[in-house]
Amino acid sequence: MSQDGVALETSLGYLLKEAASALRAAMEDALRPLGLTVTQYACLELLAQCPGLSGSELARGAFVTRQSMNVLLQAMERDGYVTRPAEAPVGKVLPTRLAPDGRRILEKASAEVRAVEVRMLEGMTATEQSATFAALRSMVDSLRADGT
Amino acid sequence: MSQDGVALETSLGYLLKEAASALRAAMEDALRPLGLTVTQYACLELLAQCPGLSGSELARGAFVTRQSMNVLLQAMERDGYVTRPAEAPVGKVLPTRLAPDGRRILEKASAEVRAVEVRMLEGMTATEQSATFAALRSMVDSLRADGT
DNA sequence: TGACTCATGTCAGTATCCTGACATACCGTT
DNA sequence: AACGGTATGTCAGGATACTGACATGAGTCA
Repeated sequence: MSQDGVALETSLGYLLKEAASALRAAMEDALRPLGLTVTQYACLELLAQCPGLSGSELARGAFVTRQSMNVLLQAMERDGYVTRPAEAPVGKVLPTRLAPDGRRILEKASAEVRAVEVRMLEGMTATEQSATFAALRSMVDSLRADGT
Repeated sequence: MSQDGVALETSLGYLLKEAASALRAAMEDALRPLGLTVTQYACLELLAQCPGLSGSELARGAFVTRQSMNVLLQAMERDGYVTRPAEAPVGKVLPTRLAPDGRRILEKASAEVRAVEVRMLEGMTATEQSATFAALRSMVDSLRADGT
């Protein structure tokens, strides 16, 4: 191993990617025993908080395209985790809801993920956490400003 | 659109993913005119700072597998951006270095990416930036502690 | 020296996600 | 009522990254 990180690690962007990568890996490890991917978990969590979300809304919330979310929803419907009406009650929107099995597995998954997040925040004071929260939100807003 | 973000957006993990997603999208937009992907840019930047890195080391630095980095390096070698010896001078490690064309395009790419990062940090004081830096590093360290 | 462990490069197969495209349904204005 | 703009769900194709596996070379230790 040569010397790693001379100037790149001084970049907030690089560190942001590193943190997100580490968090994703930790979540994958935590969710693997349950047979869930991170995207599937995000989808279930979104549905628990906002029942009846459309596929496109779920896609935006999970940061994937609506096409990817569509195949994911079909699989989760087949597995009995979510339910969608066969036909759209209004327009083309197919409102998705948690099935009992989905609610059950989400409960376990949520506990695992919460443990990961707690571990991630250990050593940070509440003040530091809220400061980081504000900083990240500021970054998101600034980046979205022009990128549309 | 139903109501979005009730509790999920209060999660630092979710916000971290959102920020990383926004940053990646902004970087993709900035690098697309140059015909570079974010991973390719990361690879070039790593090589500029640490010439002679092996494929595996580059993979770790860019947060991809060494297999993915390998195909990426083959393409970049074909495009004349990097050079690798035909045979390993020692062991199996193939030290990679920037070619003149790679150094040239990296110069342009680096300017674009720097502009994105500047935009991302607008509205944050230097104190807030370094506090966020410390917080992200703390998260990475905590997550890596057990995940091995 | 020989056995063991680890890291690297590479090949093959698979999975995941994305881009492009189309038809349909709502909403606004004219 | 008719139109254009927007949003949704879906299909097809391709790009990208990953997992699994193998052989090779270096380092360690008995």
